[in-house]
Amino acid sequence: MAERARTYHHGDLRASLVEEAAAMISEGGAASVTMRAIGSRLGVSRGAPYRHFPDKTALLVAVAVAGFRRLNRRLGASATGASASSVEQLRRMGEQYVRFALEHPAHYRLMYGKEALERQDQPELRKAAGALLENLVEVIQVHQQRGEIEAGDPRAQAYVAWSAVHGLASLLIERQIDPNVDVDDLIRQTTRTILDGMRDRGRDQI
Amino acid sequence: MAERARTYHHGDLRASLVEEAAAMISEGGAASVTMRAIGSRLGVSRGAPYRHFPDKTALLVAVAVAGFRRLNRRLGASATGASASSVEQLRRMGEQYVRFALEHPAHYRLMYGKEALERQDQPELRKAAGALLENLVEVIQVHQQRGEIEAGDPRAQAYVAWSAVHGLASLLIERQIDPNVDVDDLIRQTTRTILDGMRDRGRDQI
DNA sequence: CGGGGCATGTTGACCACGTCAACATACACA
DNA sequence: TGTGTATGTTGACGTGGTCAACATGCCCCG
Repeated sequence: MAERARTYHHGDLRASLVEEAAAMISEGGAASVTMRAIGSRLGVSRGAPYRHFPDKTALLVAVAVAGFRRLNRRLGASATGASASSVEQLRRMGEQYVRFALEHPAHYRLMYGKEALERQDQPELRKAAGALLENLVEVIQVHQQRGEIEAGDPRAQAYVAWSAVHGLASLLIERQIDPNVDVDDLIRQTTRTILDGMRDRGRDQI
Repeated sequence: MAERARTYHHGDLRASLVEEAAAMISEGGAASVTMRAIGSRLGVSRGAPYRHFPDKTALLVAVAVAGFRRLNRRLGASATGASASSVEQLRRMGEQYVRFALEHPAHYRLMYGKEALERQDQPELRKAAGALLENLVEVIQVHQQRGEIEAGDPRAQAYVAWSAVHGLASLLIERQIDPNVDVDDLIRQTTRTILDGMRDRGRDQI
Protein backbone atom coordinates (compact mmCIF):
# COMPACT_ATOMS: atom_id res chain seq x y z
CA MET A 1 0.00 0.00 0.00
CA ALA A 2 2.64 2.58 0.99
CA GLU A 3 1.77 6.27 0.59
CA ARG A 4 -1.03 7.14 -1.70
CA ALA A 5 -2.98 10.10 -2.99
CA ARG A 6 0.15 12.07 -3.48
CA THR A 7 0.99 11.30 -7.01
CA TYR A 8 -1.15 11.11 -10.08
CA HIS A 9 -0.45 7.46 -10.18
CA HIS A 10 -1.63 5.60 -7.18
CA GLY A 11 1.15 3.16 -6.60
CA ASP A 12 -0.64 -0.11 -6.15
CA LEU A 13 -4.22 0.56 -6.93
CA ARG A 14 -5.09 -3.00 -7.77
CA ALA A 15 -4.21 -4.31 -4.32
CA SER A 16 -5.82 -1.32 -2.67
CA LEU A 17 -9.03 -1.93 -4.57
CA VAL A 18 -9.29 -5.49 -3.36
CA GLU A 19 -8.47 -4.48 0.17
CA GLU A 20 -10.87 -1.57 0.23
CA ALA A 21 -13.67 -3.55 -1.40
CA ALA A 22 -13.31 -6.20 1.27
CA ALA A 23 -13.51 -3.53 3.95
CA MET A 24 -16.62 -2.01 2.41
CA ILE A 25 -18.24 -5.42 2.18
CA SER A 26 -17.65 -5.97 5.86
CA GLU A 27 -19.00 -2.58 6.75
CA GLY A 28 -22.01 -2.29 4.53
CA GLY A 29 -22.52 -5.51 2.64
CA ALA A 30 -21.78 -6.27 -0.95
CA ALA A 31 -24.42 -3.85 -2.17
CA SER A 32 -22.45 -0.95 -0.75
CA VAL A 33 -19.52 -1.67 -3.02
CA THR A 34 -19.85 0.73 -5.90
CA MET A 35 -17.24 1.62 -8.43
CA ARG A 36 -17.86 5.25 -7.60
CA ALA A 37 -17.79 4.71 -3.84
CA ILE A 38 -14.69 2.61 -3.80
CA GLY A 39 -12.90 5.03 -6.07
CA SER A 40 -13.89 7.88 -3.84
CA ARG A 41 -12.62 6.11 -0.74
CA LEU A 42 -9.29 5.58 -2.40
CA GLY A 43 -9.11 9.13 -3.68
CA VAL A 44 -9.43 8.02 -7.23
CA SER A 45 -12.03 8.43 -9.95
CA ARG A 46 -14.79 5.99 -10.79
CA GLY A 47 -13.05 4.93 -13.97
CA ALA A 48 -9.71 4.07 -12.42
CA PRO A 49 -10.63 0.54 -11.35
CA TYR A 50 -11.24 -0.33 -14.98
CA ARG A 51 -7.49 -0.13 -15.59
CA HIS A 52 -7.10 -3.10 -13.26
CA PHE A 53 -10.30 -5.08 -13.62
CA PRO A 54 -12.41 -5.51 -16.73
CA ASP A 55 -15.57 -4.99 -14.73
CA LYS A 56 -17.00 -4.93 -11.25
CA THR A 57 -17.54 -8.67 -11.21
CA ALA A 58 -13.85 -9.30 -11.73
CA LEU A 59 -13.04 -7.10 -8.76
CA LEU A 60 -15.50 -8.95 -6.57
CA VAL A 61 -14.09 -12.25 -7.72
CA ALA A 62 -10.67 -11.11 -6.60
CA VAL A 63 -12.12 -10.23 -3.21
CA ALA A 64 -13.80 -13.61 -2.96
CA VAL A 65 -10.59 -15.40 -3.90
CA ALA A 66 -8.75 -13.50 -1.21
CA GLY A 67 -11.40 -14.67 1.22
CA PHE A 68 -10.89 -18.29 0.28
CA ARG A 69 -7.19 -17.90 0.79
CA ARG A 70 -7.68 -16.47 4.24
CA LEU A 71 -10.08 -19.23 5.17
CA ASN A 72 -7.68 -21.81 3.84
CA ARG A 73 -4.85 -20.44 5.87
CA ARG A 74 -6.95 -20.47 8.99
CA LEU A 75 -8.03 -24.04 8.51
CA GLY A 76 -4.48 -25.08 7.80
CA ALA A 77 -3.36 -23.54 11.05
CA SER A 78 -5.99 -25.35 13.06
CA ALA A 79 -5.24 -28.61 11.27
CA THR A 80 -1.65 -28.55 12.34
CA GLY A 81 -2.50 -27.79 15.93
CA ALA A 82 -0.26 -29.82 18.19
CA SER A 83 -3.03 -31.35 20.25
CA ALA A 84 -4.33 -33.67 17.57
CA SER A 85 -6.23 -35.99 19.83
CA SER A 86 -8.18 -38.38 17.66
CA VAL A 87 -10.67 -36.71 15.35
CA GLU A 88 -10.82 -33.69 17.58
CA GLN A 89 -8.45 -32.00 15.19
CA LEU A 90 -10.88 -32.48 12.35
CA ARG A 91 -13.74 -31.28 14.49
CA ARG A 92 -11.84 -28.11 15.25
CA MET A 93 -11.32 -27.48 11.60
CA GLY A 94 -15.06 -27.52 11.15
CA GLU A 95 -15.45 -25.21 14.07
CA GLN A 96 -12.94 -22.76 12.68
CA TYR A 97 -14.69 -22.89 9.34
CA VAL A 98 -17.98 -21.79 10.83
CA ARG A 99 -16.32 -19.18 12.96
CA PHE A 100 -14.69 -17.62 9.97
CA ALA A 101 -18.09 -17.32 8.32
CA LEU A 102 -19.59 -15.74 11.41
CA GLU A 103 -16.77 -13.25 11.69
CA HIS A 104 -16.97 -12.21 8.05
CA PRO A 105 -20.54 -12.86 7.00
CA ALA A 106 -20.74 -10.56 4.00
CA HIS A 107 -17.37 -11.71 2.76
CA TYR A 108 -18.36 -15.33 3.18
CA ARG A 109 -21.58 -14.74 1.30
CA LEU A 110 -19.65 -13.25 -1.55
CA MET A 111 -17.34 -16.24 -1.68
CA TYR A 112 -20.22 -18.58 -2.34
CA GLY A 113 -22.73 -16.26 -3.92
CA LYS A 114 -22.59 -17.04 -7.58
CA GLU A 115 -25.67 -14.91 -7.68
CA ALA A 116 -23.62 -11.77 -7.85
CA LEU A 117 -20.73 -13.31 -9.72
CA GLU A 118 -22.80 -15.35 -12.07
CA ARG A 119 -21.90 -14.92 -15.66
CA GLN A 120 -18.79 -16.83 -16.47
CA ASP A 121 -17.69 -19.62 -14.26
CA GLN A 122 -14.81 -17.75 -12.71
CA PRO A 123 -12.02 -20.33 -12.83
CA GLU A 124 -9.97 -18.49 -10.24
CA LEU A 125 -12.75 -18.78 -7.73
CA ARG A 126 -13.19 -22.41 -8.57
CA LYS A 127 -9.52 -23.00 -8.00
CA ALA A 128 -9.47 -21.26 -4.64
CA ALA A 129 -12.44 -23.28 -3.45
CA GLY A 130 -10.86 -26.39 -4.89
CA ALA A 131 -7.78 -25.86 -2.77
CA LEU A 132 -9.98 -25.86 0.28
CA LEU A 133 -11.46 -29.16 -0.72
CA GLU A 134 -8.05 -30.68 -1.42
CA ASN A 135 -6.83 -29.82 2.03
CA LEU A 136 -9.88 -31.35 3.57
CA VAL A 137 -9.44 -34.52 1.54
CA GLU A 138 -5.89 -34.86 2.77
CA VAL A 139 -6.84 -34.53 6.40
CA ILE A 140 -9.59 -37.06 5.97
CA GLN A 141 -7.18 -39.52 4.41
CA VAL A 142 -4.91 -39.23 7.38
CA HIS A 143 -7.74 -40.09 9.70
CA GLN A 144 -8.84 -42.93 7.52
CA GLN A 145 -5.40 -44.44 7.85
CA ARG A 146 -5.66 -44.10 11.58
CA GLY A 147 -8.89 -46.03 11.36
CA GLU A 148 -10.88 -43.20 12.83
CA ILE A 149 -12.91 -42.62 9.71
CA GLU A 150 -14.45 -45.36 7.68
CA ALA A 151 -12.86 -46.36 4.40
CA GLY A 152 -14.28 -45.08 1.15
CA ASP A 153 -13.81 -42.28 -1.31
CA PRO A 154 -12.31 -39.50 0.81
CA ARG A 155 -13.48 -36.94 -1.69
CA ALA A 156 -17.10 -37.88 -1.18
CA GLN A 157 -16.60 -37.74 2.56
CA ALA A 158 -15.00 -34.35 2.21
CA TYR A 159 -18.02 -33.11 0.33
CA VAL A 160 -20.29 -34.38 3.06
CA ALA A 161 -18.30 -32.66 5.77
CA TRP A 162 -18.01 -29.49 3.75
CA SER A 163 -21.74 -29.50 3.15
CA ALA A 164 -22.43 -29.71 6.84
CA VAL A 165 -20.23 -26.84 7.92
CA HIS A 166 -21.11 -24.70 4.94
CA GLY A 167 -24.79 -25.31 5.52
CA LEU A 168 -24.54 -24.41 9.16
CA ALA A 169 -22.52 -21.31 8.40
CA SER A 170 -25.00 -20.27 5.76
CA LEU A 171 -28.05 -20.76 7.95
CA LEU A 172 -26.41 -18.85 10.77
CA ILE A 173 -25.41 -15.99 8.53
CA GLU A 174 -28.83 -15.74 6.96
CA ARG A 175 -30.33 -15.76 10.43
CA GLN A 176 -32.39 -18.82 9.79
CA ILE A 177 -31.43 -20.14 13.19
CA ASP A 178 -33.16 -19.08 16.35
CA PRO A 179 -30.88 -16.54 18.02
CA ASN A 180 -31.63 -18.12 21.40
CA VAL A 181 -29.83 -21.27 20.38
CA ASP A 182 -26.32 -21.51 21.74
CA VAL A 183 -24.16 -21.21 18.66
CA ASP A 184 -21.15 -22.88 20.19
CA ASP A 185 -23.23 -25.89 21.17
CA LEU A 186 -24.74 -26.08 17.73
CA ILE A 187 -21.38 -25.97 16.02
CA ARG A 188 -20.12 -28.66 18.33
CA GLN A 189 -23.11 -30.86 17.81
CA THR A 190 -22.96 -30.47 14.05
CA THR A 191 -19.31 -31.34 13.76
CA ARG A 192 -19.67 -34.25 16.15
CA THR A 193 -22.68 -35.66 14.38
CA ILE A 194 -20.90 -35.57 11.05
CA LEU A 195 -17.79 -37.19 12.45
CA ASP A 196 -19.82 -39.83 14.23
CA GLY A 197 -21.56 -40.59 10.97
CA MET A 198 -18.21 -40.92 9.25
CA ARG A 199 -16.72 -43.02 11.99
CA ASP A 200 -15.74 -46.49 11.02
CA ARG A 201 -17.87 -48.98 12.86
CA GLY A 202 -18.17 -51.68 10.25
CA ARG A 203 -21.80 -51.05 9.79
CA ASP A 204 -23.71 -50.52 6.62
CA GLN A 205 -27.40 -50.61 6.30
CA ILE A 206 -30.31 -50.04 3.95
CA MET B 1 -55.37 -15.66 -13.13
CA ALA B 2 -58.39 -15.73 -15.48
CA GLU B 3 -58.36 -13.46 -18.52
CA ARG B 4 -56.05 -10.54 -18.47
CA ALA B 5 -54.93 -7.64 -20.61
CA ARG B 6 -58.45 -6.93 -21.63
CA THR B 7 -59.47 -4.39 -19.12
CA TYR B 8 -57.66 -1.41 -17.74
CA HIS B 9 -57.59 -3.20 -14.47
CA HIS B 10 -55.73 -6.41 -14.53
CA GLY B 11 -57.81 -8.66 -12.37
CA ASP B 12 -55.32 -10.21 -10.04
CA LEU B 13 -52.08 -8.51 -10.71
CA ARG B 14 -50.55 -9.29 -7.37
CA ALA B 15 -50.74 -13.02 -7.84
CA SER B 16 -49.64 -12.72 -11.45
CA LEU B 17 -46.61 -10.72 -10.41
CA VAL B 18 -45.44 -13.37 -8.00
CA GLU B 19 -46.06 -16.11 -10.52
CA GLU B 20 -44.36 -14.30 -13.36
CA ALA B 21 -41.40 -13.25 -11.23
CA ALA B 22 -40.88 -16.87 -10.25
CA ALA B 23 -40.97 -17.88 -13.88
CA MET B 24 -38.46 -15.20 -14.85
CA ILE B 25 -36.16 -16.26 -12.04
CA SER B 26 -36.21 -19.82 -13.32
CA GLU B 27 -35.54 -18.71 -16.84
CA GLY B 28 -32.93 -16.06 -16.40
CA GLY B 29 -31.94 -15.83 -12.76
CA ALA B 30 -32.89 -13.25 -10.21
CA ALA B 31 -31.00 -10.53 -12.05
CA SER B 32 -33.38 -10.81 -14.98
CA VAL B 33 -36.31 -9.78 -12.84
CA THR B 34 -36.85 -6.12 -13.50
CA MET B 35 -39.85 -4.05 -12.64
CA ARG B 36 -39.96 -2.95 -16.24
CA ALA B 37 -39.51 -6.44 -17.66
CA ILE B 38 -42.04 -8.11 -15.45
CA GLY B 39 -44.55 -5.38 -16.14
CA SER B 40 -43.99 -5.75 -19.84
CA ARG B 41 -44.47 -9.50 -19.69
CA LEU B 42 -47.77 -9.00 -17.95
CA GLY B 43 -48.87 -6.27 -20.33
CA VAL B 44 -48.69 -3.67 -17.64
CA SER B 45 -46.56 -0.62 -16.99
CA ARG B 46 -43.45 -0.48 -14.88
CA GLY B 47 -45.25 1.39 -12.14
CA ALA B 48 -48.12 -1.02 -11.71
CA PRO B 49 -46.33 -3.41 -9.35
CA TYR B 50 -45.94 -0.59 -6.89
CA ARG B 51 -49.67 -0.73 -6.24
CA HIS B 52 -49.16 -4.20 -4.81
CA PHE B 53 -45.67 -4.18 -3.36
CA PRO B 54 -43.88 -1.29 -1.74
CA ASP B 55 -40.71 -2.11 -3.61
CA LYS B 56 -38.95 -4.78 -5.60
CA THR B 57 -37.61 -6.44 -2.48
CA ALA B 58 -41.13 -7.04 -1.20
CA LEU B 59 -42.05 -8.73 -4.45
CA LEU B 60 -39.03 -10.97 -4.28
CA VAL B 61 -39.81 -11.83 -0.69
CA ALA B 62 -43.26 -12.96 -1.79
CA VAL B 63 -41.65 -15.15 -4.41
CA ALA B 64 -39.28 -16.61 -1.86
CA VAL B 65 -42.11 -17.30 0.55
CA ALA B 66 -44.01 -19.11 -2.18
CA GLY B 67 -40.90 -21.19 -2.75
CA PHE B 68 -40.74 -22.20 0.89
CA ARG B 69 -44.36 -23.22 0.78
CA ARG B 70 -43.78 -25.41 -2.25
CA LEU B 71 -40.76 -27.00 -0.65
CA ASN B 72 -42.69 -27.58 2.53
CA ARG B 73 -45.49 -29.26 0.69
CA ARG B 74 -43.08 -31.51 -1.12
CA LEU B 75 -41.32 -32.55 2.06
CA GLY B 76 -44.62 -33.18 3.74
CA ALA B 77 -45.65 -35.46 0.93
CA SER B 78 -42.47 -37.50 1.12
CA ALA B 79 -42.72 -37.65 4.91
CA THR B 80 -46.10 -39.30 4.78
CA GLY B 81 -44.99 -41.81 2.18
CA ALA B 82 -46.47 -45.19 3.01
CA SER B 83 -43.20 -47.09 2.97
CA ALA B 84 -41.82 -45.62 6.14
CA SER B 85 -39.21 -48.23 6.79
CA SER B 86 -37.04 -47.12 9.67
CA VAL B 87 -35.26 -43.85 9.13
CA GLU B 88 -35.48 -44.29 5.39
CA GLN B 89 -38.43 -41.95 5.45
CA LEU B 90 -36.31 -39.23 6.98
CA ARG B 91 -33.54 -39.91 4.54
CA ARG B 92 -35.96 -39.47 1.66
CA MET B 93 -37.03 -36.13 3.01
CA GLY B 94 -33.46 -34.99 2.83
CA GLU B 95 -33.21 -36.31 -0.66
CA GLN B 96 -36.32 -34.49 -1.75
CA TYR B 97 -35.00 -31.34 -0.19
CA VAL B 98 -31.85 -31.41 -2.27
CA ARG B 99 -33.77 -32.36 -5.38
CA PHE B 100 -36.04 -29.39 -5.01
CA ALA B 101 -33.02 -27.14 -4.87
CA LEU B 102 -31.51 -28.73 -7.95
CA GLU B 103 -34.74 -28.40 -9.88
CA HIS B 104 -35.21 -24.74 -8.97
CA PRO B 105 -31.73 -23.40 -8.34
CA ALA B 106 -32.39 -19.70 -8.84
CA HIS B 107 -35.55 -19.87 -6.80
CA TYR B 108 -33.77 -21.74 -4.04
CA ARG B 109 -31.00 -19.19 -4.00
CA LEU B 110 -33.52 -16.44 -3.62
CA MET B 111 -35.13 -18.21 -0.69
CA TYR B 112 -31.93 -18.14 1.28
CA GLY B 113 -30.17 -15.18 -0.22
CA LYS B 114 -30.56 -12.44 2.29
CA GLU B 115 -28.04 -10.72 0.11
CA ALA B 116 -30.71 -9.48 -2.26
CA LEU B 117 -33.39 -9.23 0.36
CA GLU B 118 -31.23 -7.75 3.02
CA ARG B 119 -32.60 -4.66 4.55
CA GLN B 120 -35.33 -5.50 6.97
CA ASP B 121 -35.54 -8.92 8.44
CA GLN B 122 -38.55 -9.99 6.42
CA PRO B 123 -40.72 -11.67 9.07
CA GLU B 124 -42.79 -13.46 6.44
CA LEU B 125 -39.75 -15.17 5.09
CA ARG B 126 -38.65 -16.06 8.58
CA LYS B 127 -42.03 -17.57 9.25
CA ALA B 128 -42.06 -19.64 6.08
CA ALA B 129 -38.63 -21.03 6.83
CA GLY B 130 -39.68 -21.58 10.41
CA ALA B 131 -42.55 -23.80 9.29
CA LEU B 132 -40.04 -25.95 7.47
CA LEU B 133 -38.03 -26.35 10.64
CA GLU B 134 -41.10 -27.17 12.70
CA ASN B 135 -42.06 -29.97 10.38
CA LEU B 136 -38.58 -31.38 10.54
CA VAL B 137 -38.60 -31.23 14.32
CA GLU B 138 -41.82 -33.18 14.44
CA VAL B 139 -40.53 -35.94 12.22
CA ILE B 140 -37.39 -36.18 14.27
CA GLN B 141 -39.39 -36.52 17.45
CA VAL B 142 -41.30 -39.40 15.98
CA HIS B 143 -38.10 -41.21 15.21
CA GLN B 144 -36.70 -40.44 18.60
CA GLN B 145 -39.69 -42.15 20.14
CA ARG B 146 -39.03 -45.14 17.95
CA GLY B 147 -35.52 -45.19 19.32
CA GLU B 148 -34.01 -44.67 15.92
CA ILE B 149 -32.54 -41.32 16.74
CA GLU B 150 -30.71 -40.53 19.91
CA ALA B 151 -32.45 -38.53 22.60
CA GLY B 152 -31.73 -34.86 22.99
CA ASP B 153 -33.09 -31.53 21.87
CA PRO B 154 -34.87 -32.34 18.61
CA ARG B 155 -34.58 -28.75 17.51
CA ALA B 156 -30.81 -28.87 17.63
CA GLN B 157 -30.86 -32.11 15.70
CA ALA B 158 -33.17 -30.55 13.16
CA TYR B 159 -30.72 -27.73 12.68
CA VAL B 160 -27.92 -30.18 12.12
CA ALA B 161 -29.89 -32.12 9.53
CA TRP B 162 -31.08 -28.96 7.85
CA SER B 163 -27.52 -27.67 7.71
CA ALA B 164 -26.36 -30.79 5.95
CA VAL B 165 -28.97 -30.82 3.21
CA HIS B 166 -28.93 -27.08 2.76
CA GLY B 167 -25.17 -27.09 2.55
CA LEU B 168 -25.14 -29.84 -0.01
CA ALA B 169 -27.85 -28.15 -2.04
CA SER B 170 -25.99 -24.88 -1.90
CA LEU B 171 -22.65 -26.34 -2.96
CA LEU B 172 -24.29 -28.20 -5.80
CA ILE B 173 -26.14 -25.15 -7.02
CA GLU B 174 -23.07 -22.98 -6.86
CA ARG B 175 -21.18 -25.64 -8.76
CA GLN B 176 -18.62 -26.09 -6.08
CA ILE B 177 -18.86 -29.81 -6.52
CA ASP B 178 -17.02 -31.69 -9.22
CA PRO B 179 -19.56 -32.39 -11.96
CA ASN B 180 -18.09 -35.86 -12.39
CA VAL B 181 -19.31 -36.86 -8.97
CA ASP B 182 -22.51 -38.88 -9.00
CA VAL B 183 -25.03 -36.55 -7.45
CA ASP B 184 -27.42 -39.29 -6.41
CA ASP B 185 -24.65 -41.09 -4.59
CA LEU B 186 -23.56 -37.93 -2.89
CA ILE B 187 -27.05 -37.11 -1.72
CA ARG B 188 -27.43 -40.62 -0.41
CA GLN B 189 -24.12 -40.58 1.37
CA THR B 190 -24.81 -37.21 2.93
CA THR B 191 -28.22 -38.14 4.28
CA ARG B 192 -26.96 -41.48 5.53
CA THR B 193 -23.96 -39.98 7.24
CA ILE B 194 -26.10 -37.48 9.06
CA LEU B 195 -28.61 -40.07 10.13
CA ASP B 196 -25.86 -42.41 11.25
CA GLY B 197 -24.43 -39.61 13.31
CA MET B 198 -27.81 -39.01 14.88
CA ARG B 199 -28.46 -42.67 15.47
CA ASP B 200 -28.77 -43.65 19.07
CA ARG B 201 -25.94 -45.93 20.02
CA GLY B 202 -25.39 -44.89 23.60
CA ARG B 203 -22.06 -43.44 22.79
CA ASP B 204 -20.70 -40.04 23.64
CA GLN B 205 -17.14 -39.00 23.44
CA ILE B 206 -14.87 -36.04 23.83
C1' DC C 1 -79.91 5.33 -11.72
C1' DG C 2 -76.21 8.67 -11.10
C1' DG C 3 -72.19 10.48 -9.05
C1' DG C 4 -68.19 10.36 -6.40
C1' DG C 5 -64.40 8.05 -4.12
C1' DC C 6 -60.98 4.67 -3.88
C1' DA C 7 -58.25 1.17 -5.95
C1' DT C 8 -55.57 0.46 -9.70
C1' DG C 9 -52.72 1.66 -13.67
C1' DT C 10 -49.74 5.16 -16.47
C1' DT C 11 -46.37 8.46 -17.44
C1' DG C 12 -42.60 11.67 -16.90
C1' DA C 13 -38.80 12.64 -14.21
C1' DC C 14 -34.87 11.88 -11.23
C1' DC C 15 -30.98 9.68 -9.44
C1' DA C 16 -27.60 5.99 -8.84
C1' DC C 17 -24.82 3.03 -11.14
C1' DG C 18 -21.90 0.28 -14.59
C1' DT C 19 -19.47 1.07 -18.49
C1' DC C 20 -17.16 3.03 -22.56
C1' DA C 21 -14.66 6.38 -25.36
C1' DA C 22 -11.86 10.36 -25.65
C1' DC C 23 -8.65 12.77 -23.36
C1' DA C 24 -4.81 13.81 -19.80
C1' DT C 25 -0.75 12.70 -17.21
C1' DA C 26 3.41 10.79 -15.84
C1' DC C 27 6.65 7.13 -15.48
C1' DA C 28 10.14 4.28 -17.70
C1' DC C 29 13.25 3.30 -20.94
C1' DA C 30 15.91 4.11 -25.13
C1' DT D 1 15.80 14.22 -23.49
C1' DG D 2 11.90 12.44 -25.80
C1' DT D 3 8.33 9.36 -26.56
C1' DG D 4 5.31 5.37 -25.83
C1' DT D 5 2.62 3.04 -22.72
C1' DA D 6 0.48 2.39 -18.33
C1' DT D 7 -2.50 4.66 -15.53
C1' DG D 8 -6.04 8.02 -14.23
C1' DT D 9 -10.03 11.41 -15.50
C1' DT D 10 -14.14 13.05 -17.43
C1' DG D 11 -18.34 13.27 -20.15
C1' DA D 12 -21.88 10.59 -21.85
C1' DC D 13 -25.08 6.79 -22.41
C1' DG D 14 -28.26 3.08 -21.14
C1' DT D 15 -30.55 0.54 -17.55
C1' DG D 16 -33.08 0.26 -13.60
C1' DG D 17 -35.67 1.51 -9.08
C1' DT D 18 -38.63 4.76 -7.46
C1' DC D 19 -41.74 8.72 -6.73
C1' DA D 20 -45.23 12.21 -7.83
C1' DA D 21 -48.83 13.73 -10.71
C1' DC D 22 -52.24 12.25 -13.47
C1' DA D 23 -55.74 8.90 -15.67
C1' DT D 24 -59.12 5.35 -15.51
C1' DG D 25 -62.67 2.54 -14.09
C1' DC D 26 -65.03 -0.26 -10.59
C1' DC D 27 -68.19 -0.17 -6.79
C1' DC D 28 -71.09 1.41 -3.55
C1' DC D 29 -74.05 4.94 -1.48
C1' DG D 30 -77.77 7.94 -1.92
